[in-house]
Amino acid sequence: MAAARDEISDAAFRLFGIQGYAATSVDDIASEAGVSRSTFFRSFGSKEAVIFPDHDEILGRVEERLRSSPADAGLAAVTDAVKIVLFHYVAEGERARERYGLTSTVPALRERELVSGARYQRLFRRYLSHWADASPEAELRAEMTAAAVVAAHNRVLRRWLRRECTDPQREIEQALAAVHRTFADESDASIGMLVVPAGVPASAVEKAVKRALEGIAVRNLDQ
Amino acid sequence: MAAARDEISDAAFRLFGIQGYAATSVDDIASEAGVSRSTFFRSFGSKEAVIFPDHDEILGRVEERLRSSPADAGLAAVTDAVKIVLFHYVAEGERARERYGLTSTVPALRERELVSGARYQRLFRRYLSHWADASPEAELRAEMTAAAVVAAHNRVLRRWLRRECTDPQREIEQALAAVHRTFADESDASIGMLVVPAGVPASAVEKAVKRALEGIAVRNLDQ
DNA sequence: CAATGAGTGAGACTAAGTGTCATGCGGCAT
DNA sequence: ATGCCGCATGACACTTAGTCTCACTCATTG
Repeated sequence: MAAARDEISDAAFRLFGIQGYAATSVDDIASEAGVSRSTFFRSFGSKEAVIFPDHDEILGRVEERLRSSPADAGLAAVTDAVKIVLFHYVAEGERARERYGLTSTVPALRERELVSGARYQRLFRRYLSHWADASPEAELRAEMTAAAVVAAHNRVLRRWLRRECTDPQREIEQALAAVHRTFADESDASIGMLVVPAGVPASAVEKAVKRALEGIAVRNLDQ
Repeated sequence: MAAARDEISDAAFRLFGIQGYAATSVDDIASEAGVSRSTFFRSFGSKEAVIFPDHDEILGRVEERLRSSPADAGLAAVTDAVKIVLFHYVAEGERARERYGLTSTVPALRERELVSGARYQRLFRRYLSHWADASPEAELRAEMTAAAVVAAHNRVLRRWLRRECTDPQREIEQALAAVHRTFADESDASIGMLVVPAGVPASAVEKAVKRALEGIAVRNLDQ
């Protein structure tokens, strides 16, 4: 049952909040949750893992999302997939903030979180370099892009965790728009859509540009 | 004495090479090196740390390099500093490749390496966002840039470790040039530069757009 | 010569993580 | 109902990383 897992995880957070991470042993957690030490280690492989109970599930969902993305997706699929992660944490609410309190305090947990982030980045890199041609430049670009997407996610998430951000939806869109702006190739939207053949009437170009500019202006003003 | 450290580290690599990482206990290493378990843990804080004997020293050198960089350095200082890291590993030669063999085999060591990389990235991010203004966009940009620099380094290093690359000097220059191209200062802007207040004459907008579009067209043709 | 202090070794101790074995409980076919 | 089977759990032993304390040695210094 997943109920046992939740029970254990809750007990762990409870004790960590009171006694701190280091001062809480696995035995403490197990007895607080009313299970045996064996069950603890069967549910979570380690003491650290109890802090990130559904990381594997999210990773799976992200992977699934990338796998099922339309054939012309490219960077858009990745920026889309990373929102799954962000919104999962946002939906967790206070629990995510408790976790943040722990990860910013306990080095071992901070490192563990870092490793989780790297798993996503690796996923993104592979996906992107699968889309691109196999040239070394394209692979470096894929690696940089993946890193940028994760960086954007991390930034917004951290701001939200610190309550520096009230509208994570809007902020992640902005941040990912910045990623798109610096990494989108020609097949991606934004500027690519402004390319016009010579001979198109200036008035048509002007209208299209105004529409695009308005969108940007609105965003700037909002912020 | 640093000699004791080297002795221990050598012994560890020797045993890891023969028995593997997991099958080699700290006691094994200590007795192979002819020291006591106590001395081992005094020299290296943990079993994992014996694989990365001079990481702290490199981190210190990188930090020093950034601190002493000229006032107008910005991204250049960072791309310059990251070469210290790359060339250190290249200078290590076969020892670095042994380490790579371990880090690609043993998950715990892979994670440890990841954490090391994150330390550099954090250093770079702080340095870059110190240079930039304090706007959220600038900070996100700093984070992305730092990630890209580290990604470039990782890519070249990995290629060198796998003997896929004979001239790391040239490859790192190329990779960092790519970073510069996508993250170099103000000149980026593309669509950002097109933002105009309401009331600007259409003809002016049209001219600006045409210039922008020409630039894009050139890029498309080049590529 | 005596005192200090740094580096080392010995050994006890805690706690994480692994593996094994027995037990109990619910479903299922005969 | 009975016996069987699969599965989750609990109990327990064991290894090993990492911490801590104490005693010893040896070189320096007053």
